[in-house]
Amino acid sequence: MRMSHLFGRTLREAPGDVELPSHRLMLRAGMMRPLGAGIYSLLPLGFRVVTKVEQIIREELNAIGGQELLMPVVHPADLWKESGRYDNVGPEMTRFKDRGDRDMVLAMTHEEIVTDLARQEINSYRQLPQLVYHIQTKWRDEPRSRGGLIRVREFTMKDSYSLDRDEAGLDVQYRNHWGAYERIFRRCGLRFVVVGADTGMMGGSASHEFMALSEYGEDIVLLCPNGDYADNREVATFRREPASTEPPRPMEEVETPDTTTIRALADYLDIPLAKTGKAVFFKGDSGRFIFAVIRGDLEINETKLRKATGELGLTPATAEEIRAIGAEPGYGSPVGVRDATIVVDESVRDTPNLVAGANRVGWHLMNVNLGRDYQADVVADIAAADAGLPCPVCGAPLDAERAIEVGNIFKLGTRYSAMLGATYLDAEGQSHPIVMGSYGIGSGRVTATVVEQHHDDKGIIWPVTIAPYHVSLLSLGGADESGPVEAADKLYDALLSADVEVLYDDRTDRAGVKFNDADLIGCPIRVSVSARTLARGEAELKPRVASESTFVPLDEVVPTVQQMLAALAAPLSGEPGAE
RNA sequence: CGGGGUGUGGCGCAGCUGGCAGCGCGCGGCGUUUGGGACGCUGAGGUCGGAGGUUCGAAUCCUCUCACCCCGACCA
Repeated sequence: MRMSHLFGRTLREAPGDVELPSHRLMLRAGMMRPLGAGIYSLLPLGFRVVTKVEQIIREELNAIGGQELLMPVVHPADLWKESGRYDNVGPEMTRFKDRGDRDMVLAMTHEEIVTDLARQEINSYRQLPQLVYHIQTKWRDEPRSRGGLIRVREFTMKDSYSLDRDEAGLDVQYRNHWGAYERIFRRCGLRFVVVGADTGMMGGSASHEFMALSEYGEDIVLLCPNGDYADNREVATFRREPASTEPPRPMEEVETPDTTTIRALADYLDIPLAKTGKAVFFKGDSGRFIFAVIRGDLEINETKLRKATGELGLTPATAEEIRAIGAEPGYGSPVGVRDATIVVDESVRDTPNLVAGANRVGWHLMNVNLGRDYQADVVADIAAADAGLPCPVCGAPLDAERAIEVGNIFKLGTRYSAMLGATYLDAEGQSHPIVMGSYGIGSGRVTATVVEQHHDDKGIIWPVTIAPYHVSLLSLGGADESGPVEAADKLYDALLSADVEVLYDDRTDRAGVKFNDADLIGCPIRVSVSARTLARGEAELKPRVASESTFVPLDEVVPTVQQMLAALAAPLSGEPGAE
């Protein structure tokens, strides 16, 4: 590609309101442009990268038996009503009517469509297992998009769907995807961890997320330093201390002025946080008042609390709502409250004689004990894991890291096939629902995440596997010097003939402009020719990551570039430990 | 949805106590330059987000509205 004709140019300055490095650099490098909030066009350079990411995905999915197909981006709402998600999913799903007044939706995922196809195409156990996938547009009207391609409303996702006779078959496909995803992300040059995760709106029995570590990640993962454990914070647990055998002591009131926070209370009474009980109040979507109790040294995990209560959503309760059940904000405890669902964390069950609120301003209760002084509707793990808490496997202090979710895998089971009637007949003629899994990777998010992990102050540093071009070729010199242009033209043809992808900067700009743009765009190897190098019959070669150049005779440029590319590609083969 | 912020040429910004719409970069032309974002001359390019209002006069003041960004809530 000759840069003089490239559609989309580089920017010296990015729009002032962008925050993430990947967002800024991909805009400056002329790879994408915004159209609206969370909606982007990919320009030719960016599209080439995303296409390469998708091709890697395609190769690895095909290698585990995937068959590519294509499903629509507009769906009749009836299918979503059949699965129940038409009503369960909120406004992030866009609903509209066609000209015939039929309810339609924009695709945010394709479980319903695959299941509908399966019930038409699959009748017999002989046809299973199956693995289908597509790479298709998704629309999710998120309440808030942010960060360039990291979180968008319209995006392209590879979603694959496994169809099996039974759980054992699903296990195989789940493990196959796990391996394929590891190879995909390694080939893209991503550093990532795999963590256990919540199943969220997808439902199903198990889920893992592939998390690329990044300071701009929206998720927090908890990692055991010994590698014994890794989970998304939404579901992460930690090793609990054994229940205390301390005998219950009589409950008594104690005056505690100005102690509306647990910290202030512990300081005032000069006791550790772990000897206090903390009340946290929520209103559930069902209208119930959720009264959560946890030890003062721990925090509530709302995802766990939602699961423990069966509530789809929780919002913090107002002071009026808290007083209406007989509690007092800042001095709350479950002792004596009414009309509330009381959810107690295991820490409170296992720690006797806690200090808790007296439900009146300025007073607390000493020696509060579950079972004696109040009853729980639910006792469960509702505590948030955090850095420093002990690993549930080995007890070592956990690390907490920010991460970007670049892929995830779900065991759906029969949640969709049962509701939509996607069944097969076994060898005995018995009908069974197909056992399903679903697996997603956002190609644009992967691309942006690679930039987050691979850039410097000058620009992007693409892994060779997904770089828009392998080589930036620069002709340096004045318009009246024909030598560099002629030499560069020849090198351009020679490299193309050797199947090297070349972005040829044939513009008339000065050297500094070309160097800066080459660094910004981030192709792995830069080849320059100028009067200075030609005087020795040489070209200058410089890997994007290197600080020093090498000079090689013109007729050795092609083989040298090929060697350098091979060396850059070797660690990105997808094999474990290749990096 | 709550809180905060910003809308002025392609990009970055100034102008905002009302009085000719500006600067830098970029873009066209001419010339000089030519290895890390050159210089001179000369041009083109703007419904000042939109609507309504106040005023002799509005980018500037008032009202409404739209869009975008950030934090939070939310979220494969």
